[in-house]
Amino acid sequence: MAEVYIRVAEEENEEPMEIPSEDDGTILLSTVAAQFPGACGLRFRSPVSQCMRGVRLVEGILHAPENGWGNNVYVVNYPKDNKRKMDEIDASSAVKMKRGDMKTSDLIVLGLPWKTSEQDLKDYFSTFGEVIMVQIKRDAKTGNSKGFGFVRFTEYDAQEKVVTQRHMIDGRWCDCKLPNSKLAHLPLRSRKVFVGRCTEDMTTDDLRQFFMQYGDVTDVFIPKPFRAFAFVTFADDQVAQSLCGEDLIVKGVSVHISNAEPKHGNRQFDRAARFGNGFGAQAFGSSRSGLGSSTNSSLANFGSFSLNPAMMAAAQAALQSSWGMMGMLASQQTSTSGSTSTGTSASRDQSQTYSSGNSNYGTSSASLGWGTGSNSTTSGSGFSSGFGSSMESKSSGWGM
DNA sequence: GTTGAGCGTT
Repeated sequence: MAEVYIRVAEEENEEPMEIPSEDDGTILLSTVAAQFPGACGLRFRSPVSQCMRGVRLVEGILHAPENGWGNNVYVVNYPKDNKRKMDEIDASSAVKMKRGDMKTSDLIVLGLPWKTSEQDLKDYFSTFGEVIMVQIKRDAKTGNSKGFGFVRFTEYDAQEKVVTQRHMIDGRWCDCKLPNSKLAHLPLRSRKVFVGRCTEDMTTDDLRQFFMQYGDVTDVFIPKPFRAFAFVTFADDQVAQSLCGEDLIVKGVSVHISNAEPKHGNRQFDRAARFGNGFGAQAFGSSRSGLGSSTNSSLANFGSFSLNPAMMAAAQAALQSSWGMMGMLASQQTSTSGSTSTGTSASRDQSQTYSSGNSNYGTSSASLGWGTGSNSTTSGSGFSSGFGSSMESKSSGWGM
């Protein structure tokens, strides 16, 4: 492996610094410490589990995760303040080695055939590991399946496997993902781009193949029937953002890339509006450098506003939910798109019908996993870029 | 023909 640069930051949403690897692809802790004195390790957010993961460290050498360093932003670990006694730390970290980021959660299963039963679900998913819960959501009156359900595994490994692939269940392709309720607190940023001027012969595979050259693609969505546009979601928001504004040639056709706008009726944003979700938690809770000292923090650019958490949350919520505050930003320019992806799409090609004959769906999505919560902060001068990037990087959701 | 489906009654 040749020398590469990986992005490292003190906090998830701060400006990353590029750090060189060694020729063998490892990174020396000393290299990290040269830029971040006191550093004792690195962590990053797993694109799959959305949990923070530690980077393997052996004798001062940091080893790349399974699929390479990728475009993740790695966050510096510092020795913990000793609020606990060493033996307590040892005990709990020993437990965490096994369980820490490994707790399973309910997974939503989308696209189920109407006829699939709880038992069918359990039978299917048991091939991945021990299933401790299955549910199918049904209409209270009729008992008809709503076409989705939930599953939970005992082992995290099973969960991880399940969310990274599609599932053929009773003749239909289904997707398993972390449900929105589990994603509410995660950082949001635009990993998704809008691809305009698509032609009808462009398939999801075509688009995936094409966009792979820029970074890991976690989702491609093509509306059906044909509408001449598509959405492509990357694992890394920076990749997505870097393409915005470009005209790219796909299958000989010039397509236009722009920010994906938030989907209409996004409940998660309502939630953000009510609870100040995401923004407050991240902006005010976790920053090591803190408001005042953070030079790169997008918050610093809020100088002209009062730094009032409630206001910030409200502003963000307004932005997220409807772009209602775009006006106040109009003169500042654009950067932004509060979107995000949940990964997913494909098409529900077979329609299904209740025996009662009452419904069928045209399309559905299928998707592989999620984009990373990778990080980044656009540095920028002035209000708009600060505002835009902070909005983008702090909001929660799956949105789009 | 340039903005996408669906997220958990208790």
